[in-house]
Amino acid sequence: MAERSEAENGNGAKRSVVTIHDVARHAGVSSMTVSRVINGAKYVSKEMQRKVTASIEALNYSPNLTARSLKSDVRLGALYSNPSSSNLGAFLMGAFRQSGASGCQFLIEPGVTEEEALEGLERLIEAGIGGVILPPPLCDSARMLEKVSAAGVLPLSFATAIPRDGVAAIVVDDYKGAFDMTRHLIAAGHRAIGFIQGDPKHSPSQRREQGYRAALAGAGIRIEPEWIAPGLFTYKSGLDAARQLLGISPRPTAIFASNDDMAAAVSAVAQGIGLSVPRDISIAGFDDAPVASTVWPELTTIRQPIAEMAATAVAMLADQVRNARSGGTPKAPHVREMLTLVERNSTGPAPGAGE
Amino acid sequence: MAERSEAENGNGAKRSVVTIHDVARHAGVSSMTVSRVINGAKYVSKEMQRKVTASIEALNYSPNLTARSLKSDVRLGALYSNPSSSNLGAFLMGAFRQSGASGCQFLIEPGVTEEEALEGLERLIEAGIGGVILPPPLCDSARMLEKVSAAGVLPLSFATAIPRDGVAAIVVDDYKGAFDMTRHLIAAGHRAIGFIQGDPKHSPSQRREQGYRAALAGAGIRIEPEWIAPGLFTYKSGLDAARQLLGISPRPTAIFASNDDMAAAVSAVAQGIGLSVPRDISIAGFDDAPVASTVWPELTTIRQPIAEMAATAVAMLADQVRNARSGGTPKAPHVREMLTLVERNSTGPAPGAGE
DNA sequence: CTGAAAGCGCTAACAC
DNA sequence: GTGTTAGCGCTTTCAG
Repeated sequence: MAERSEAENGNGAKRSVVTIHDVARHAGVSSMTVSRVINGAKYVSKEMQRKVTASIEALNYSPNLTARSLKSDVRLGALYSNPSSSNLGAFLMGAFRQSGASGCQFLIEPGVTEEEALEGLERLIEAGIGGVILPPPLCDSARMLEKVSAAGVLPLSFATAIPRDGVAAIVVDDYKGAFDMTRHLIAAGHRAIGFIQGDPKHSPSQRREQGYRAALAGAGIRIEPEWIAPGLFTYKSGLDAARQLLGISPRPTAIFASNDDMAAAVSAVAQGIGLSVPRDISIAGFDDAPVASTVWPELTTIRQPIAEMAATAVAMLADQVRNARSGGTPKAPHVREMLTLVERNSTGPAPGAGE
Repeated sequence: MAERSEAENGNGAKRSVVTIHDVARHAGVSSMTVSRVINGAKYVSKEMQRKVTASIEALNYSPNLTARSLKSDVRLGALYSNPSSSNLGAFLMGAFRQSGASGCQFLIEPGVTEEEALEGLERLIEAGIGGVILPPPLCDSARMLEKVSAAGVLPLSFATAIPRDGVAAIVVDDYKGAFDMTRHLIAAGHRAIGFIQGDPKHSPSQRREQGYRAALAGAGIRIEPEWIAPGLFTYKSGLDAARQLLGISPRPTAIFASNDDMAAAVSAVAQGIGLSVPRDISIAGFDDAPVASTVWPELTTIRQPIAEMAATAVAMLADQVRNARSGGTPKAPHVREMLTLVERNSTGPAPGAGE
């Protein structure tokens, strides 16, 4: 055969991907050395490291994640309660990317009702998963947790507000997020701040309300009972809550909704009755879901780094499963992710508060 | 440890997954036979087939997709122009699931601007992809297509309205979708139907407008120029268009927006000026994005089966890459996906049209 | 029609 | 520090 820059098999088919062996040959070392450089890079001489790195650059090598995962064969699953949720994109993005890096397979099953989620879990268990990611409200369901542990599968609570001992969790400080947002509103001169509760079945709901209450209390502001409206995290429930809150007199100068869907509804209702946002009324949401930057004006909200959280969840669970398989002591760490306030155009100074 | 039903290795670590060999042993055949049964099932005796199937059932075997893909080592990429898009979730769901089934790796790079998309493409090429999925407007960009083919990567146009010869494509009949929706509105008694255009840079935009125009023409209705408002697929642009369209007198009894984000904006504006949807005005969208079932009333829209389309795209591209590698003649099929009208609560009979 | 052997790309485990 | 060996679960030859 003649010379060629790419490897080629007998069929004449191009094998366009560079393997670890190609790099090894190019660098004049064994593939094992290359492997070591790619990974820990412990116990490798500076010299080797340099050579190998150069060859990787030269050949434009990138490891085959599939082959890597074949070794450990860890399968992880996730149940997603709200398949049409706008968070799903970010969640999948983070989870899948990390599953490559962590060398494991990642499966997902939708399921809007608990019944469907249970069926999805069934399928995941049959597929041989070693761990499963449970977002709210699934992560707070006793039935769910029970079934998971009965199957010998490691659970991970995703974005729960009430982590449990013995269950790994990605924890988010809903309390602090709501507290910060409320303080932000107070700092802008708002005193009468309405609040729309989240779905009581989701653990973050209560924590968000507590944060709101604490911030107001801390500022010495007494909360009028009528400032609090019930909600279910849906746009529709936000509509109802908005009508209630905007009917109060004197009207609150700001409304803080427990999520963005409801905040968007408030914005629609407010503008519907001729109010200018944020000049007449400020509106804040929670989550930084896509809708927050879709509606106009764009919503000031608390950003949950869903993609990063999903990536962390996958990495943690993969470690846990490997650890458990090699007989290690089970640890179930709780990792806390930071929430950040992102200010957009739906909030501003309170009317008459001076600039 | 107490009793356990699962296999276990010397370390005491559970190997929870059943392999093809376990099945083979259980059925008293070679693993090759099992493999054949799982796949084509060609050249296998009925007898074997039965035995193997039974064992698979009994052991609850499911093949390890990772191992399967290791053989062919096909890497596919996708560029996603709108990472915060609500379609992303469905897209990823479909693509990733199929990538497992098709035995290939799937990588995705975000990129809102063409510049960023080009960088993402660069990374994908470096990662050694054999094919790439391009949604609009990327699939209609000459620069993009040029760079892709220069790298020897097979492109696939996703949901384009103007497929090209020699480039595989998932085609969607935007014309027919818009035509059907317009007919639907006409059938409900509407005569004055406003239309909001999509982003002119996206190929589906023109086709949707053509479908709208054709349906009206077919019903012998003359389109008033003022019924057509420009839009950019964004909520904000929908707001502007809605104000324009709702200011016309006599006011259209229905407004058909080129996507759901804009339709949602129309709904907000309409309700804002005291109109009841759909009693006073009907509103229709396109895409069936999550927002369509988020807002209230929920939007009548044209559903694009994004997840299925993504799955088809991955399957097709994987085949293409394998085919090309084994020196096959390149075919670039165009697959047409069906659009369906989903009627929800934002449309109804035209006012005064009788029930 | 069925099975045995080889190997996909990578990395533990063990030499040297 | 570095290389060798073996093997992850599956499928593609190639013999029978």
